This record gives sequence, structure tokens and C-alpha cells, in this order.
Amino acid sequence: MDTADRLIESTRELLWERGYVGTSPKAILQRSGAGQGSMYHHFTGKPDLALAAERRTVDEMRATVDALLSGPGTARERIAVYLRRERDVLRGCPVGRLTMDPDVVASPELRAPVEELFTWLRGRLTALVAEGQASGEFAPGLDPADTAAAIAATLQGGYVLARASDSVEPFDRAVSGILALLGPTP
Amino acid sequence: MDTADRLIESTRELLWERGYVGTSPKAILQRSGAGQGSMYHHFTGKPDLALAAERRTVDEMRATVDALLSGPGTARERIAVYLRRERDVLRGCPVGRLTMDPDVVASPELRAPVEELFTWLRGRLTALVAEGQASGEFAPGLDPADTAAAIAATLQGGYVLARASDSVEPFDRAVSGILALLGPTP
DNA sequence: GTCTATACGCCGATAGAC
DNA sequence: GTCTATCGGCGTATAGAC
Repeated sequence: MDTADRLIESTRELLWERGYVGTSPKAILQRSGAGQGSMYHHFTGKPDLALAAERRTVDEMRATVDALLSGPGTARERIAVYLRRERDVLRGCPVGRLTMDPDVVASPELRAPVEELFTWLRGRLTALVAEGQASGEFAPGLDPADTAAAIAATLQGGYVLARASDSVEPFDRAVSGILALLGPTP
Repeated sequence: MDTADRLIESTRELLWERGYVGTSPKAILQRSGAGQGSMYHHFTGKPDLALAAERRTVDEMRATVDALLSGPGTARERIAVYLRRERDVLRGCPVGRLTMDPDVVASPELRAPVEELFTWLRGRLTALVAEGQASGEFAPGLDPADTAAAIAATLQGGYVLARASDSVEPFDRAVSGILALLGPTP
């Protein structure tokens, strides 16, 4: 892993832990072991480095989630696998977290990767819900896009509830709750 | 409104807009029109002032939501009124937002009001779901606490999706989605 | 490519006068 | 109660040597 890579990886960690506003170049340098000069040689500044970190996180997330949602099993089973996927729940979602960052939302460049990921996710889930309706797993009256948004929102909101309580319990309950609402386990 | 009040109100606004990490005493002073000396006369420092602001926001939120959930109508109707309540969706939830703040979550004092609100909310929704089951509105097989967590999470996650897209649409879809899953509108 | 030096304003607070 | 002065450290770079 070269210096630019180490800078990006350290930035990814810090963005996840502390957000954009809470992450300073100095903290990135300390964590990565790089020097001031290296950082400003490889990147134009904090926004540029954050963008590189965001892109890597989003690309990785999309690949991981895509693999889960494209796996074996019924539509319902794949949604359950996705929602119950092993996570460090109290750390929150490294992408969703950025939506609470005022400087990210205010910058079209910094918000773009976040928007892309969630738009893709909702589309992917929409198709999966429609597939489940075709196979008779889900009620035919459901709107696939609305249902997909509710599933994605439950996950993101589950992180909020868990962090509020410093406990995984509300997250697990929310996931169980949405899965139960989707229909009885066959 | 006296000086202490103006300091608290300005802090509430800034915590909502920029979070705890992103809010500086200087910004609070500028917005409130108070001077340095006033602030440190009325409050011991930034955490103390933030705590006062949090408490006021949480108290107000609880009163508002309690009124909606205690209003007229069936359990389902009251949940719908709550979820569809007029909101400036893109601003996000002033309480949920704080869960993404590392310094808030790391401090038992600063996290306490957030935890209290969400614990209260889930309890209130749990009772309402149980009420709806008793009246035959909701499926008897649902776990009320899990369902309540899913409802609360959908709302919080709806904000995340909306801010990611800079659009209210995913929020509205998520709300419609969870309401549809709760059962057909009579 | 990486290092050190330098800059200048903001952060969060304390001190002491009025 | 409120004001101004002062403080050491951090945030976010730029400059120029090696």
C-alpha cells in the first residue's frame, strides 16, 4: 500500500468515525503516518482527499451489497440476508453517516457519491421486491419503489436508534419488524 | 426572551444545522448577538450550553409527538398523521441528527436526552401498535415492539435517504411504504 | 515525493475591568 | 451581567529546500 493509499484509507476511517467536519488533515496525517508534504502532493486539499475516500467506500459498499442481493435464495431471503448481514451496528453506516454532514450535503461533488449509492440501492431493492411479487412472496398490492424505500430507510434509521441507545437492540428490532411486515416467513 | 434564552435558541438552531462538532461558541455568539462574557456567565462552556439546547429540543419534540399520537382517530390513522406530519424533511430530525455526532455519543451527559426521547418514542409507538392489534387494525402476529422500532427507523432513515438525494421523494416513499405494509387503508 | 518552516484565523476558554 | 483582552493550540493550507 503506497502513501496515497494509506492517506485514503485513513481518511475513510476518520470520515466513518467523525464525519467530514470532524476530520482534520492533521488527524489524517497522524493516522496514516504520512507527512504534510505528501498529502498536498497527492491531493489538492481536504475535499479532494475526502472525495477519493468516499468513492472507495461507495464502490466497496455497492459491490458487497450487490453480491448479497444477487445471491441464492428467494427475494425475501436475500433481503433478509442483506438486512441481517454482519455489521458493527454501533459504528453506523459509513455512507449514510455523510448525509448528516452539512459540508457534504452543501457540496455537489461531495454529495454525489452518496446520492449515487442510495439511488442504486433503492433501484436494486425495487427490482427485488417486484421479483418477490411475481413469485407470490409479497402482497401484489405493494408499490415496489415505496417498499424498497421503506426497507432502505429501516436500515438507516436502525443505526440511528441503535446509536441513540448505545445498544444494538433497536436495530435488531427494526429489522425483525420490517421483515415481519413483509410477510410471514414461509 | 433574555440573553440565556437567546443563547439556547441559537444553539438549538446550530446543533440542528451543523451538529455538535460543527458548532462553535463563536457562531453561537454571532447568531444570538450575545457577547463572550455573557455566554460564560450563564453556562460553564460549550457542553453545558449544548445540553440545555438539547433538553429544550427533546422536551418540545416529545410534547409535539405526544399530542399527535394521542389525538383522535384509529391507531393506524394516528401513526399516519405522525409520519406525514408537516416537516422540513431536508433539514432532518434535530434529535436523530445528534446520534451521528461522535462527541455526543461519546458523552453520557450529551447522549442522555437523545436516548430518552427515542426510548420514549418506541414505547409510545409500541403501545399504539398493540392498541391497533386489539382493535383488529393490525395483524395479530406482529410483535408490537419490533413493529414500533421499524416505524421509528423508517422515519429516521427517510431523512437520510432524502438528504442523500437532496429530495423529499425517498422520504415520502418510505413513509408510504411502511404504511402500506402495516395494512391496507380501510 | 517528502520534509520542515511559516502563516493566519478559528477554537474554546480564562481574567479582570466596569 | 456584560465587555474587552489575552491565551495556547488546532485547522488548513502555502513555500521552498532536499
